[in-house]
Amino acid sequence: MPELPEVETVRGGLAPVLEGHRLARVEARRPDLRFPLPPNFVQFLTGATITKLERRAKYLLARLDREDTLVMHLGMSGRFEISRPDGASRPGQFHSAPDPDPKHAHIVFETEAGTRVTYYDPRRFGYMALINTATFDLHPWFAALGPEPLSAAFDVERLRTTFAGRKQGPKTLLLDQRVVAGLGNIYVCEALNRARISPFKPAGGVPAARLARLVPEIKAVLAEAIQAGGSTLRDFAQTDGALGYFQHRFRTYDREGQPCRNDGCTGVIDRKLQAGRSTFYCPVCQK
DNA sequence: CCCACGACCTGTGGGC
DNA sequence: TGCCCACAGGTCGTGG
Repeated sequence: MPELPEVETVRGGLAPVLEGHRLARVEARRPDLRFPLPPNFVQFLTGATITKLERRAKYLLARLDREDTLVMHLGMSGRFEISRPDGASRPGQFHSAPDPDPKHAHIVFETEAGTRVTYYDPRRFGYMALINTATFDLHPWFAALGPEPLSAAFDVERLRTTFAGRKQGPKTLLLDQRVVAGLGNIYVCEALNRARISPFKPAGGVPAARLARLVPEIKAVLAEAIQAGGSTLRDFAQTDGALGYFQHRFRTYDREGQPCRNDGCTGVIDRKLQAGRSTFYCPVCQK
């Protein structure tokens, strides 16, 4: 489900109910997600105050008034829902309402203010961990991460250096979180189409003019998707249950057989498996 | 270094 | 209607 725009949307939805709030009750309804939860997970978090909710790559980071940070990754199907005791304006989100998916409600956080935040994850590719804040950057999950794509650190010069001499296609390179952190299958396909770059040909051979377009197109597609509240395919919803709507603006993803939306292009979107994953692209303008 | 492939786990949608 | 297969937004590890 979640690439950077979806995780950022979740962060924005959770921040108002979590930041500055103390966790009164934490429930782990199973001992593991993708990985075992830390044995002291519930005990460590109970009574902790979340000082700040941040995002790095596709990770949510809950900074605490304790030595560790709560790190959360949504995997493919992870989702948060908020319910409030007074949640009058949020249909289907009341405490008293029947849980629509009780089988996959794995983790529950409840703040002193009475807000309940439930983590659902049918496939359980998501995970949570407690990581020492002082040595955070040394942790294997974060040490090698590339720059945030929306930051100034991710610029054309840097990408040119990364691509230089590489035979690997731009698609698989951009999916590598060490190159740039937070892109996934959808937004890589979208960005390459916008920049009219072949997903398959050697990254080192991308024409300079198109490579120069790639960085701004990545930033643009991510910013637009965040603005739209992310993309809803099967199950992604914002924390209040609202659906993201960026999927309506996809130019390639899940559009096999439909016309390329690039200006002046008469191509038809094709799908090919690349490294075991679907690549959607226009064979006409992405040369 | 590059890539293909399988694993993790569960659900859904399409074809027959 | 039911069954079976392909495939799904992400990572991680192995082996050629």
